[in-house]
Amino acid sequence: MPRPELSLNFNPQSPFPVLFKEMRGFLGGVVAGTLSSIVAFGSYKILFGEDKPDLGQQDTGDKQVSPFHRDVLKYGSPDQGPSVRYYGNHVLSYNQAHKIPNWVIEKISAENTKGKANRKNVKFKPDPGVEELFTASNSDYLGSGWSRGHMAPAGDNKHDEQHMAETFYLSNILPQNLDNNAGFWNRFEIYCRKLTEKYPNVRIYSGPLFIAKRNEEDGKKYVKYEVIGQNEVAVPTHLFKIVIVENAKNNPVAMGTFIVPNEPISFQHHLKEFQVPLMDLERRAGARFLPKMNVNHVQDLCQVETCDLMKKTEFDLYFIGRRINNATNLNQLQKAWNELSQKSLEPDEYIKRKYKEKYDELSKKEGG
DNA sequence: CGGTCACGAGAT
DNA sequence: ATCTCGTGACCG
Repeated sequence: MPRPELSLNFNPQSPFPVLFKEMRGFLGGVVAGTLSSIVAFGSYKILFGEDKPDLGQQDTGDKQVSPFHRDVLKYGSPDQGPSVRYYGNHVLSYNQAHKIPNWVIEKISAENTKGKANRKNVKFKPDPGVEELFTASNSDYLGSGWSRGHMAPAGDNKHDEQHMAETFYLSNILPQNLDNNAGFWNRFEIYCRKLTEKYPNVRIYSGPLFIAKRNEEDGKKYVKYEVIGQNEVAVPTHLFKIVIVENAKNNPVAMGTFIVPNEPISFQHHLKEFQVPLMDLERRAGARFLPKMNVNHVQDLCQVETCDLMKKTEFDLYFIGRRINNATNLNQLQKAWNELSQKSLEPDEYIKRKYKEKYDELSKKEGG
């Protein structure tokens, strides 16, 4: 399926300076743009310091609340629920109107990705911590044409079944294109997990975006998004991810920010195509994601690392390897093995060995 | 790894 | 009769 619009539909009049189109043609520009934003932001912090008055705190800080204000709020301030929600291995902000998260943060290490917690033992379900009035339900998603996409992935919680179960709460889920979810986004998540082999800590911020698109009829820009099910769960136009890798001293080494359309993305596309300066994401999301991070000396992730996701053959072999490993009878094992020739793939040594082991094990069981 | 869907048993 | 739940087949 072709992707009609790769760009975010920026145009020359756009207030946003960075264009995907430009970024693709302007190879060094990606890096330069990212770094200059980082440097600019860093300088800002240095020049003005952390003590600069924070407008975001005017309602909680030293400002006097007058009797007048108290009276205006006689029946209480509108309650949009907890601004931050805490789980075993992730933290998120939930949007009670959209019925999806605003952002989800995780910090993962190699240990998180190893373990026997299995997603087959866990079910998607409404977050018991979210008021029923504001929660999505499985029935909103089923038959909608959209899949239930994790923000904090199940695969980042192999070490703890309870933590994994919490990622299946619908507070951590949003409507995601199935192809995107199982394909490009999946490979992106696998790439993030792979980074834990090299860096002790990998921090990942994920969430939805609702990005405007220009209407050809009147030349105006509109945000258009579907809502699904009785609860009218909002379908984001794009997904974002910030990836930060840290060294053994727990200092940030490199960072990358990405905005990916919520649609199928073929193997031809490289993750770098979706990289944007952090501030572009922040402007769209309406949030400063790293207000306390010292961004000095933080490098571009795609320069320090490759940002190469799995290629198609590697990805296919990966599935087949898992299917061989998980086969519970000879029929399944043989089907998985046959996929190799169907897809003209050469089994690597690991797969050959696993196949033999499984074959012996299962034929002993079934043979008698 | 990421998912959906079909189907039958059991409860309502 | 209809819904919920667990299981297993299937797909990228």
